[in-house]
Amino acid sequence: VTRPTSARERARTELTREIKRLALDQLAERGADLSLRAIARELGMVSSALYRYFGSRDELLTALIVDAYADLADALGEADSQAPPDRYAERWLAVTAALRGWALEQPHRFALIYGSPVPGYRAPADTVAPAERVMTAFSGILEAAAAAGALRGLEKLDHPDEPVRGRLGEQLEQVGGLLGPDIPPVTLARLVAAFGQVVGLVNLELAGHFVGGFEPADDLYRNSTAELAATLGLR
Amino acid sequence: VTRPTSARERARTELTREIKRLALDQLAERGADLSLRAIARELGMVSSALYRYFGSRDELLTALIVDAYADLADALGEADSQAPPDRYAERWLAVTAALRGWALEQPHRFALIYGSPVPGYRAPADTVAPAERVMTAFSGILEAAAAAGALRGLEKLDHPDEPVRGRLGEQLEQVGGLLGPDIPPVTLARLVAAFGQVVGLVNLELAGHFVGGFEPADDLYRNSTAELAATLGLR
DNA sequence: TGTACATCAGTGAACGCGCGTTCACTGATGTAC
DNA sequence: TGTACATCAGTGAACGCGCGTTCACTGATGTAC
Repeated sequence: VTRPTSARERARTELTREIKRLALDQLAERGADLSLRAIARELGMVSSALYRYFGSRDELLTALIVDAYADLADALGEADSQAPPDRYAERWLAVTAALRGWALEQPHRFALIYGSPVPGYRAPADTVAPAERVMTAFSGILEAAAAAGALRGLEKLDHPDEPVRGRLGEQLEQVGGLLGPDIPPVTLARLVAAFGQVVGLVNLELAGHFVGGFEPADDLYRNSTAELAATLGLR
Repeated sequence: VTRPTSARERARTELTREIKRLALDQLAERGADLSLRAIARELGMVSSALYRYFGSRDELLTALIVDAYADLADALGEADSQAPPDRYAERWLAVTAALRGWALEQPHRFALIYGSPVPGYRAPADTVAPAERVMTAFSGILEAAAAAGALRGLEKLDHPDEPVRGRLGEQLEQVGGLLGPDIPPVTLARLVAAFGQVVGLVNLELAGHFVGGFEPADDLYRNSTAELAATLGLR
């Protein structure tokens, strides 16, 4: 049942997109402080008109964040699909490289989701699911490898499949249920740490902490993510 | 030669301190947007009076950043000195734990130095040296261990002391000159990655990315940093 | 196909705020003789 | 110890901006009969 879209409806989705586009342009230029009035100005509209499209400034920000997660997740999935499915280390390198590539291309969007929160803004629950899709792009590789019995190095551990003890163990079990039931808890903990490293290195680079040291940071990043693949037992 | 400090001089350093204190309070409450007028209001002064103490808003921000680096570096050094000098892994755990502890206590200050840059603010060169002191708190442990021949696991590498090849090798050599001439390049690269992980995990935690998953993140962090110590060859 | 009514996009004015920075000034504190 | 002058902290007004959000409204588009 395809309802015929009215001109009004088309105009609405069009303008909604346009507003978000201009909002992103603004983030790119002015940093985290988003101005509804400036967007309206650029649209040649009066500022109050924006309230037909977004209930408030925060609602617009939330939309941008949700889009950013989705876009990034798409980019990661796309990169993943370029590598042979059973070459897990290659997939890992492809996905981590895609993350950095996406971040360097649109640093403001990356900062929006993995930088410090925008002052005065609290992310609502709507952002949780999209954020998870990004994590899944990484955990999916491990889950596939684990299911195929292709995780290396576990034999060195005393009890690779035994649950980690204590509170961390419970947390890992719960998170594992979402991200990958077949991933051994020890590996899952390493995955979270690896994700922290990947995001951390990109954030440091974007914030200019490598200026004068590792610039460009291509090789450092490549080297680090390769070591992470080994740590995770990917091959 | 101790020049007698005049009342004026004392009042000046006192007020300078007070301004910075209020600025930090504000960062804690309002996030990254620092308002000179609000500070002046709280001091019961007229806003233009602040210009006797800081040439501009950015100058005040720079002072806060420099202080934050120095404070953090002090806290790390303090934690380091609590552990026996030749128990390198313990020192590493103490210093990484101190970093997280400091960050959780004053998240706004941590965000100031390791979060996304404040909109419209570009850090001047004055912040480089203080930032290096933080890095040194970590590299110092490795340098000590390397100098004492106590780095483990290098024997597994084909050529542990051979310089890394290519651009990364050059970068590592240069950075190594500053951070620790005795640290093998391979280990130095791992140190930078480890630092990225530590800062990355703390940033994720502060931004609320672990809510519903790893909360509290104490055990996750402890586990991750312990694995990093092993990766770095510390014992 | 035509009319009556409902929906809704966009206007324009207003409310009640905020900000950083400059500049001429007053009056207190410090210094040199 | 006392006076003349220089320094400098803080004032108050102004410049020239900015912002998010509400509200009564006009007029175009869409819908039901």
